[in-house]
Amino acid sequence: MDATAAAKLLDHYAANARDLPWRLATRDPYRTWLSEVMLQQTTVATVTPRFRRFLERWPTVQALAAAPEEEILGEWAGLGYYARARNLIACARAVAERGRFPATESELRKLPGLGAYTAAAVAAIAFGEDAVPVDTNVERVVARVFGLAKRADVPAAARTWFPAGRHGDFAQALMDLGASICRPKRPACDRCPLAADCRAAALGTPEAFPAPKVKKERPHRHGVAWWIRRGDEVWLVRRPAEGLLGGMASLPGPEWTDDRPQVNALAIHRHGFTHFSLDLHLVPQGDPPAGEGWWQPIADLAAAGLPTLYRKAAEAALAAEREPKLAA
DNA sequence: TAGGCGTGGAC
DNA sequence: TGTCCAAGCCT
Repeated sequence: MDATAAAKLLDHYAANARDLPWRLATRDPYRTWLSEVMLQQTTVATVTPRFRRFLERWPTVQALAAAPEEEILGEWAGLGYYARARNLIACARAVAERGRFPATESELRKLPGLGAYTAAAVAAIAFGEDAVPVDTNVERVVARVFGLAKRADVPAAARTWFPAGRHGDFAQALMDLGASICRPKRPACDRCPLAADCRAAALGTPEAFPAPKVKKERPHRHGVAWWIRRGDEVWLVRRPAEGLLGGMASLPGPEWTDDRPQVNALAIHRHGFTHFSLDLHLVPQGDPPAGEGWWQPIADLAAAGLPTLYRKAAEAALAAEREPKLAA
């Protein structure tokens, strides 16, 4: 691939890039890092308001490092992949302790939550290093332009194509193109600045690159959540620090199972996780179980920092209490 | 290294 | 309704 194609892409990006809130923060390590962690497996539309809210509450990495863990997890609630939030806290505290973000890809890579992609992205975008971030967009665009079916062949090709001194801009240009034009399905090749340089477009089968991943079957599971009322309050607990929804506020309940529980549920809320689906059976109980927890005012349920599963389950329980006949 | 780990939007 | 997919990381 010649340098002309790269220049065309950079020009297209300069003229058409979306005005994302973190783009103004290029070369700011804190904002770049925060946005990149939030964007891991998460859409721009979902991240944008959360990014702004985090920056309002914690304008610097020092402020974030000094914040109580429960408050950060509460602001993260609904964003998913909660290990990211736990790593975010650990990373902020490590950076605050050492005074600043490390400035190289290899040192960034050692921080919690910074894998191969994010370390390269922060190094390239915030520090101007010639690192090569390969996310799913870069992988797809490079696979199509070079006509590579095998994903494992993409990073080497990408390294030959990124223009020296412009890696941060080029990575963002590739990601913007991947999100808007070089989409997984029905790519808009007629609007693509790289169409004349693209092997997959020349073959007429852009969607065949890269080869699709093999999909796995998603099992179905069941859970019981106890719905414990005291006047206008409900009993909440905090989940164990590790594992699914680790460290997050939740309704109390026993371990989930593969089989349907024999209970008389007030409501059943169905939820889809990445690797299984769940029926959560909401069962009224009289008294809180042994162990720590707190009474949360129903009116302030939104402030409890519940992950989406429990937020929607609580909404279903409240709706069932109002309209018992619809709960069947 | 393959599987665990959330959620919401597009189709 | 279900399926795919998104600026991945960790073990």
